[in-house]
Amino acid sequence: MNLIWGSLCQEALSILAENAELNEEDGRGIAFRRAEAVLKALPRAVRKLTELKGLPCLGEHSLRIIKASGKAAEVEATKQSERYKALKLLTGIFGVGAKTADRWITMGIYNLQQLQSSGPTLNQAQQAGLEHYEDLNQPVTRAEADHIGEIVRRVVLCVLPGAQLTLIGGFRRYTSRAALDLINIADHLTAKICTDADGIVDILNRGKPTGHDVDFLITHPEEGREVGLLPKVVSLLKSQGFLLYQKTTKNSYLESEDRPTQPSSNMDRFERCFSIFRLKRNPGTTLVKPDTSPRSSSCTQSQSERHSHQESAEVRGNGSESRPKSWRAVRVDLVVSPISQFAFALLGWTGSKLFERELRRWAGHEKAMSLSSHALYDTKQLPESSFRGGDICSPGPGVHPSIREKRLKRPAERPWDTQLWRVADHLGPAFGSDCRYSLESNRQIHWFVTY
DNA sequence: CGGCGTACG
DNA sequence: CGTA
DNA sequence: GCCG
Repeated sequence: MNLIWGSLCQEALSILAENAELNEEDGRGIAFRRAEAVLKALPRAVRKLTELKGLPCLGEHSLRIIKASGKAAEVEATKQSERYKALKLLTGIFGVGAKTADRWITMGIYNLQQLQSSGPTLNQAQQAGLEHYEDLNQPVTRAEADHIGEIVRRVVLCVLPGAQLTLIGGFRRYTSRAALDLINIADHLTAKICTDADGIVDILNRGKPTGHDVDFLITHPEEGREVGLLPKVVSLLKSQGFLLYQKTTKNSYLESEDRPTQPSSNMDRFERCFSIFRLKRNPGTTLVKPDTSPRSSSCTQSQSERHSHQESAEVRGNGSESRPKSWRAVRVDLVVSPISQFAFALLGWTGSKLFERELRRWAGHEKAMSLSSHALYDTKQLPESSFRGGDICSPGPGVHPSIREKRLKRPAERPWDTQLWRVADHLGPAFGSDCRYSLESNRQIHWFVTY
């Protein structure tokens, strides 16, 4: 099997995985994903099928696909199947998952025209997703990601001076040191699972040139300062015309009015925002420069070009020839994390779904721990007594769990978990300047001391 | 034959 | 239900 | 679909 064959086989397995996922057969889906990842992880081209003997996750079905050099009839049939095509098309709409797509197909909806004419009620996300269908299914370049990052950074710094904005997800390039420590985790994965080429190899060298969205992680070196940040950032971005859609809060305009503000008690706990960003096409010669003067801080600058509503760029009938839009829509995710959870968030937002799942599965099954983008818990320990619901614990040398009590999912019986070791303590230096907390604390690094 | 990640909006 |  |  030469390289060409190899990639053909990977594509074939990917089709089968995707088809399973679209049909809500998640188990089969992940099985095919693992098989695909095993092929991807092979260090060299395979010439004979016997060389695949002994590899994990390659069972009868997957081997059959590989034998056919990825040209198995099943794969071709799947690709041409009307149901597969429709599911892929409809779930390509932001806000539409396999369940909704399946329901629509049952109603006879197989394409966007049918969706628009026979109008089932669309929620706000789906409306926005449909409106920007074309743009959102277009790859995002690294340059576009950086440009968005500069815009977001301005607003974030405006709302909270000293805050840090980090590009995460597939675009992020991990340092070699980060790679080493991640491999410490991944080694166990390779030994035990050996599946996720995407995770074990590519994640560590990710830095992809393109992506389907842009993810940012926001934090502040002083624990707690990040609380309530997200609604303000979103509000400001929106007021400046950068957000075509956002899901964080419907209370959008609390910013400009100086009312006796609600003590930000309730509404500011949001930590994720899924948005659709309005990015001007040719960034122009005026590239964003960090504004050093405190006065005229660029907060007030908005997108120069107001929304000229001659847009409506979706499936328009032909005839109206319009000049190309001066902007495009991009999916942008904003994540806010307290500094004590920063490394968890980095690890949890690598952008590789399979890697995340395998890592967490391994943590649970092999280590009796539970890993999330907030913390790592021992599933056998009782929770710390000092929890207060809704609070975020301060990071102490006593290694307090940085998590809210209400987030603990506790099976009624089994005692469950205080956090043991904060991954931050182990990964911190690996992430270099990204993890100020660990650098400053300068503590001895013990990598999963219980191994 | 059961399990297949774990959260948030 | 959707998102990552 | 593959694994324990």
